[in-house]
Amino acid sequence: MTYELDKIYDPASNEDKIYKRWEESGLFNPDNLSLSKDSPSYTIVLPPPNITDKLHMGHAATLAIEDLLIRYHRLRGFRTLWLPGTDHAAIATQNVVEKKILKESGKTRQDLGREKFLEEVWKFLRVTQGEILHQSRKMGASLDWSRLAFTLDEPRQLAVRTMFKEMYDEGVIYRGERVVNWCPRCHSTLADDEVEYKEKVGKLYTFKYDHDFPLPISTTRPETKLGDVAVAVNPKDRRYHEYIGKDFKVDFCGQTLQIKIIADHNVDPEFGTGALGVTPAHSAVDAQMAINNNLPVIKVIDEDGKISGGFGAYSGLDVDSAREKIVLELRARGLLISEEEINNNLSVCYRCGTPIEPLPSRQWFISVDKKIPRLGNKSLKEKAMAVALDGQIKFLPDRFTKRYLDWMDNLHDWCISRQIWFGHQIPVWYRGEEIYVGLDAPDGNDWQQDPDTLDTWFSSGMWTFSTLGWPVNYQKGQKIGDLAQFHPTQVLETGYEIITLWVSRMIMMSLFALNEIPFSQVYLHGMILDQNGKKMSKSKGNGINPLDMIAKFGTDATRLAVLTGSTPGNDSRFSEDKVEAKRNFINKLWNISRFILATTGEKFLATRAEYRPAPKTAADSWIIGELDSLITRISSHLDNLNFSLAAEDLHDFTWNKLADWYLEIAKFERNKEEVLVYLLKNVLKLWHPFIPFVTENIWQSFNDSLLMVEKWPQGTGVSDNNQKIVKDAQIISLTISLIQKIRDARAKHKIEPTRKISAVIYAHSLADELVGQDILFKNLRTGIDGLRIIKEGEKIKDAIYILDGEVEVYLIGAIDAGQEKRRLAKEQANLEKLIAGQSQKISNPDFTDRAPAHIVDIEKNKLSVYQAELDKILKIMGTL
RNA sequence: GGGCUCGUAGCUCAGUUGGUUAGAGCGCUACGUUGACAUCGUAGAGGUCACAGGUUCGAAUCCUGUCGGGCCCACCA
Repeated sequence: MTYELDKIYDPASNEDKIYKRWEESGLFNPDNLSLSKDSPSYTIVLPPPNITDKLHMGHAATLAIEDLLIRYHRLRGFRTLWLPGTDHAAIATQNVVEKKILKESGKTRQDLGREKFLEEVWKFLRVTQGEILHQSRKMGASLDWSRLAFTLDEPRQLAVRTMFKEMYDEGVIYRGERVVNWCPRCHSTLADDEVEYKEKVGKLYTFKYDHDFPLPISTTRPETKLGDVAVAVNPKDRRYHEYIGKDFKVDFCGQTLQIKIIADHNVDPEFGTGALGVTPAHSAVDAQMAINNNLPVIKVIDEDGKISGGFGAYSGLDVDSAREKIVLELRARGLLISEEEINNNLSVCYRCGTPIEPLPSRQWFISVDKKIPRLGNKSLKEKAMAVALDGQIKFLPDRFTKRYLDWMDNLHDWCISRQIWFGHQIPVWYRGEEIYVGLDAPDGNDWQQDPDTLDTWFSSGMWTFSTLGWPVNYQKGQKIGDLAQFHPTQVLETGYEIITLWVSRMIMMSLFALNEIPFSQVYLHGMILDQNGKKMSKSKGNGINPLDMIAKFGTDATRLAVLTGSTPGNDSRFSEDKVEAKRNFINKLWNISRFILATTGEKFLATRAEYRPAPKTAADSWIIGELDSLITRISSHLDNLNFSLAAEDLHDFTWNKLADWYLEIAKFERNKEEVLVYLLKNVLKLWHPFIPFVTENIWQSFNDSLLMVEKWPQGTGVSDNNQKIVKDAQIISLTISLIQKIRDARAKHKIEPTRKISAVIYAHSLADELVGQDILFKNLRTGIDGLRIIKEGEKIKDAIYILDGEVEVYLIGAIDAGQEKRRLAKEQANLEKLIAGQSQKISNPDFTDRAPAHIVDIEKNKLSVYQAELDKILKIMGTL
C-alpha cells in the first residue's frame, strides 16, 4: 500500500467530503461519543446569529474560536456539546423584511396586515436560515445539529411564556406607565441600551415663554415646550432664588401653560441661562423632576412623531415643522433672545437610526430592583453583580468585568414590550379590566391577547437553558435530561459590544429561572475590521464574505487567519494577504505529511498513535523532547484560551523545527520511520482543532478512524529525564546553528576550509541513552562533518581523536557550575590572552596540538550569546 | 464629565506575573531551487518599544505626567 498525496493541497475538493463524513458519524452529538459515564461535560451554546442576513467575518471568528474549543475538548475526552441555533431578532428582522417588501411591492406592513406580513417574514426567514446553516457547515463547525434551536420555535415559545408567567407571579414583571424610548419609525419602544448616541450640531434657542415671565430658558427642542409644567433652577443659583416655589400662567405661542418654578440640583447653572424648562412627557430627567414635585405630565408628541391634538395650529405637525413654526412665532413676538449652534448628543434608534422620542407610555417592565424571595431576597441586579464579584463568572479579558459591573449598577427597569409584530406575543390576555397571564389563552370569550411582542433579548437571554429543554427538563426545582447534563455551560464566547444587550440578560434570566449561572467564563473577542481598520459593514461595502475566502483559500486558512494575530477583547484587522499566508502554511503541513508518508511504510503507520518510540540519535531525542514540551505548552495555552499564542507556537514547531531541521536530518539518517510517524500523528492532533479539514484529510489517508475523536496527546515535559533531553537537545541544536554561522562567515571572508568542522558537546546532564553515540549530521545545510557527545568523566581529547581527521573548531558546552565550568573558564581566559596577543598557545595540553581551539559555554541556551564568541573565532582564523 | 484601551520593524500584530543583545507573518534586498513543498529554500537589511520623569541591580513590561488614536458609559436641557 502506498500513501500518495497530491503535490499541492486542494481544500475545495476535500472539505465537503470530510464534513459529510463527520456529520454522518453522528459524533457531533455527545450522546454518541464513546465515553465513560463520569466524563465531565463541556458545553458551549452558539450565540445564535440573527436571521436577518448571511454570516459575516465576525460570525466566522465566533465559529472558528468555538469550534477550536469544542474540538480540543472532544479530543480531551469531554462530553462535548456545541449547540447551534438562530435568533429571530424581532425588530431587526421586521425592519429588514419591511424594507424588502417596500422595495419589491411598494407596500408597508400596515398595507399587508399582521397575518400576511408575518407570512412574508417566515418566508424570508427560511431562506436566510438555510444560508446561515450552510455557511456554518462550510466553516467546519462541529455543531450538534440534532439539537438545533430557534429563539421562536415551539419549545422556546413555551419557555418564554413560562418565564413570563413565573416572573409575573413573582412580581418581577409589571405593567406601568412611564417615559420610554420611542422610535417613531419602528413604531415601538426600545430598551435604554438599544438607544445609540450621535454627535450632531444642533441649535440652542434661548427665549422667554412670554413677556411677563421673568426667566429666559434655553432648549434645543422648542416644540416640546408646549408640554412644559415647570422651570427648574439650581437651588444654589442666587439669580433665581426669589422665584423658587412661585407659579406662573403664561401664554406660550398661543398655548396657555401653568409653570411652577422648582429647584433641582441636576440643573447646571453654567448651561444656557441656568433655567430649564421642564417637560415631563419627553425627557426622562424631567419626568423624575415632575414626580418629585408632584407635577402633571402633558404629552405633546405622539407615537408617530407628530404633535398631538389639543395644541391648536401645532397639532398634527411633525416635530421639525412644529419647531420651525414655534421659533418663527417667538421671533415675531420678540421673545427669542438668541440662537447658537451647539454640539448635541442626539439619541437614535440602534436599528434604523431614527431620532428617539422619549414619551410616556404604558408598557411591560422587568424590575431589576425587586427583592425576590427565591433568590434569597436579593434583586436581579444584586444577584447578577454578585456572581461576577465573587468570581463565579469570569470575564476574559478581565477589564470587562468592570464594564459589566458598572453597567449593571446603573441599570434601570427593563422595558420588555415592543409594538412590533414579529416576535413572542406577550402571553397576557385582557377582558375589560380583567388581566390573565398564562401559557395559553384563558377559557371564555372576549379575551383579547396583548398585541405587543417581547423584546428579542428576552428570549435570547434564556438561550443557555431554553435550548437545553427548560422548562420541561426542570421538575420541582430539579434539573433533568440535557439540562442536568449540560447546564451551566462552560464558556460564552461573543463580541464585547454585546455584553450589556445579551450577556447581562442571560445572567439575570438564568439566575431567575434556575438560580444558577448560565456559564462560568465569558470570552470576548474583538471586532474583525477591514484592512484599513474600519468596521466592516454592508452599507460601506467593505465586508468580506467568509465563503469567498473559503472558496479562494480553503476553510482551514480562513479559520487560522481569524484565530491568529489577535488577543481577546482587541479588534483585529483582516486582510486577504493574511489568509494567503495561512494557506501557504497549510500547504507546508500537507507537504511535511506527504514526505513522511512517502518515506515510511504501512508497518510504521499502523502503530498506535500513543506509541512513543525510543530515540536513537541526538536528533531524535531533541525533536521528541521538543514535541513533549510543545504538547504541554499547547494544552496550557488552550486551557487558558490563548489561541493565538498556541497557533504561533505550533507554527514555529511545525515549520522551523520539524520541517527545517528534523526532516532535513531524516534525509540523511536512517531508521527514522518510527519517530517520523510519531511526530506526524501528534502534530496532526495538535493542529486539528485549528485546521480540522486538512488534518483529518491527512489522517484519513492512512487511518480508518476519525482524527476528530482521537485522544489528545499527553505532554511529558515535566519528567526530569525528559527535561535533560530537551536541554541537551537544545544545546545540540544551538551548536549546529553556530557551526553553520562559522562556516558561512568563513565563506564570506573567503577563508579556505582546510579542515573539517566538528563539534564536541560536553553535556554532563545528558540522558544516558545519548551518551557515547556518534552522531553524524552529514547534512549539507548544517555543514557539520562530525559531532560527538561525551559525558562527565570522558576526556575531551579522546573524543576529538574519535572524530575523523583534523578538527578546526571544538565547541564544548558545559551545563552546570562546578569543576567543569571552572576548567572551561580557565580555557576561556587563555583564549582571551591568545586573542590579545599575550599568549601564543592555549595552555591545556588537550588542545595544544590542534589549533585553533575554542570553548564556548552554552549554558544559557541562546544562540545570540554566540555572536561575540563568533567574532573572536573569526579573529583567530583571520590571523592564521 | 467619568471610565476603559491602544501607541513595538515599511504594514498587520505577538511579547504570560520585570530578567541576557525585543519576536512572528507579510513586504523588501541578494542568492538559490529538476526528488516533500516556488503555496519553496538560504542569507540579509530594517526598531531611541510615542515622549518625559520615577521605582529597581535590571523596564517594552510597574508608577506619574504629556502628546496622539479608538471605544464605552452618563439625566448637558
